Amino acid sequence: MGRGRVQLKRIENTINRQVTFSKRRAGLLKKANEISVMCDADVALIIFSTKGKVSEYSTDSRYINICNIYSQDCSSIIHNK
Amino acid sequence: MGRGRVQLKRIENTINRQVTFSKRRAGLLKKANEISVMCDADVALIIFSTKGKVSEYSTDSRYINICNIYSQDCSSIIHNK
DNA sequence: AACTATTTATAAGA
DNA sequence: TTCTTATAAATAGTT
Repeated sequence: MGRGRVQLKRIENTINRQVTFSKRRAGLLKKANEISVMCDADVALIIFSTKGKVSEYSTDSRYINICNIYSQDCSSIIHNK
Repeated sequence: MGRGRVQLKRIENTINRQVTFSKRRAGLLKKANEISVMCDADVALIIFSTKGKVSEYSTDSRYINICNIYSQDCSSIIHNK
């Protein structure tokens, strides 16, 4: 997608990495919503940036509490890295 | 993407819905892996089909236990629907 | 942040 | 259901 093939490796340039992260995060959240609506599926998606900022998507409001617990656990994992 | 525009609504035909689910689940898991590798992000993705079958993706093996707990909680939510 | 050339995902068909 | 193909959608590089 785009003006070059995707290389499945870490983007070393910080600016490029952050820009790509923003674009792809939006794409991932969109597709998570699409599959849940179109295919009647339940989806939970949690994305942490390198700095630990969270993006969440969930199809069911009852998942949100679990998501929050999950996020806290994951944050502590990230902080211990 | 493909030979028609995407309609953001439930696909009523069961066969078509299952086929689309399989294709899009694969796409979502691929993109979750890409953003995690390329952007050095932590990602957790849990997808339930209508029948409750789980697909998981996670960037960190330490998330797996949490993922399993999460899945059990979500399964019980689904069963109570 | 917008734009566009191109790649990638995928809807429909075989 | 697996493979193919036309086309929509995502996005990498650019401005």
